[in-house]
Amino acid sequence: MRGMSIQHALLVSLLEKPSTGYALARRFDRSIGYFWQASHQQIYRELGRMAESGWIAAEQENGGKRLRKVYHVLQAGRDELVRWAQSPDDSDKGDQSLLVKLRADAVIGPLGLEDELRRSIERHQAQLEIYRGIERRDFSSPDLSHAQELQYAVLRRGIMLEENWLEWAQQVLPLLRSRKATA
Amino acid sequence: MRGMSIQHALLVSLLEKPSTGYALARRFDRSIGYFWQASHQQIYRELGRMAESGWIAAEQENGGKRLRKVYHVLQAGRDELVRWAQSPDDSDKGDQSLLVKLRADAVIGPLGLEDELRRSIERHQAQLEIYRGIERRDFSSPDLSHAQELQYAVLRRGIMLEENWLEWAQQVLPLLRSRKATA
DNA sequence: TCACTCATGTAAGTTGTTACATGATTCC
DNA sequence: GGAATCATGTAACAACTTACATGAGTGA
Repeated sequence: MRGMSIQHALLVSLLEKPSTGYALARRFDRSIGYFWQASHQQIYRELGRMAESGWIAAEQENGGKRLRKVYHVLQAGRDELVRWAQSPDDSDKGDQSLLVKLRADAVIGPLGLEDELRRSIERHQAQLEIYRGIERRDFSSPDLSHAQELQYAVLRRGIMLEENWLEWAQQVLPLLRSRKATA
Repeated sequence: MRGMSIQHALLVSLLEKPSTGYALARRFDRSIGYFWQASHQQIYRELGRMAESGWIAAEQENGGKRLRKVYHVLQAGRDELVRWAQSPDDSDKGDQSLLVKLRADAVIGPLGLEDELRRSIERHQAQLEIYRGIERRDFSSPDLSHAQELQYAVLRRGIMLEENWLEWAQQVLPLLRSRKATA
């Protein structure tokens, strides 16, 4: 029990709409899966495990003779999702978790994500500062060689990613402000 | 022989500077590893494999009694790096590969990356259009519920990432223009 | 001498990928 | 009747993570 992120992403997706494994695999290409990708094998496996854990259950429809399991989230699954969403993830995958948590907040109500977003902002500001330091040290000269320009372009990708995250996060902060968890 | 990306990232790093596995692991937090992360176990394993393949070799220094293997790239390793850099990767990890390829271009000369960057731009433009479609369909109303605003924020992350990549790519294009591979 | 960094590795367990395998339903 | 889509799964392999394990050199 460590990462668990795919399971939680699936829980959010199933809360939004009870579905078959197949539909989840399709849906994962869109909605929640702007950033997440999961193969159907992975999804079926995780679905099986979550059913064993009592987080979800399936109504097995045998329409005609075709087997079809429509999964939905049980109370234990909701509880687990809330627990996960409220335990901070400051790892390198924390940003992706945060996006899933935002969708979780949308579907099951205020989870008190403001603090985690603030910490994320601080981390990205710190990382940006590191990149800026490298930029000043290695690429502030007015005439760079071609090789240096290419290296600078790679660094600039890092800088732009950090700035872009910060810009987004600043937009999101007001949406979470003074919406601490009450449950 | 499929992904191979970590190996190639290590080749680039070793071309830039012959190093021990330990130093590479450190360095990976910075320079090439703005986007790449690799644990030291992973690095030692890949180093061992590349040495078996004859791509790299180590001078084993026994200064005093401390064992220390400084790896450097052999001709076969250079050849492999060029081959990889010139075979397009249009997968979901293609963007990261492209960044490594830029550094490869910086260290071993023109690799003809312009076409791959152009295809990358087209892919991101197409993806952006898909997101814009969802935006128009689901979030164009002037008054969104709080839940919808959160869902929109998640979508906006996707949109901003695509726009940001495109902005960066447009900056990089001139650096690659009319520098087709000659070797 | 004690803590920290440098340095390399093994082992176990978990995840993720690729290939294989099957069969019903729907639409042309 | 045939192709595409819906639908679920197994098996083998590859990759990655976490924990364990060791030991020399450096500086306070």
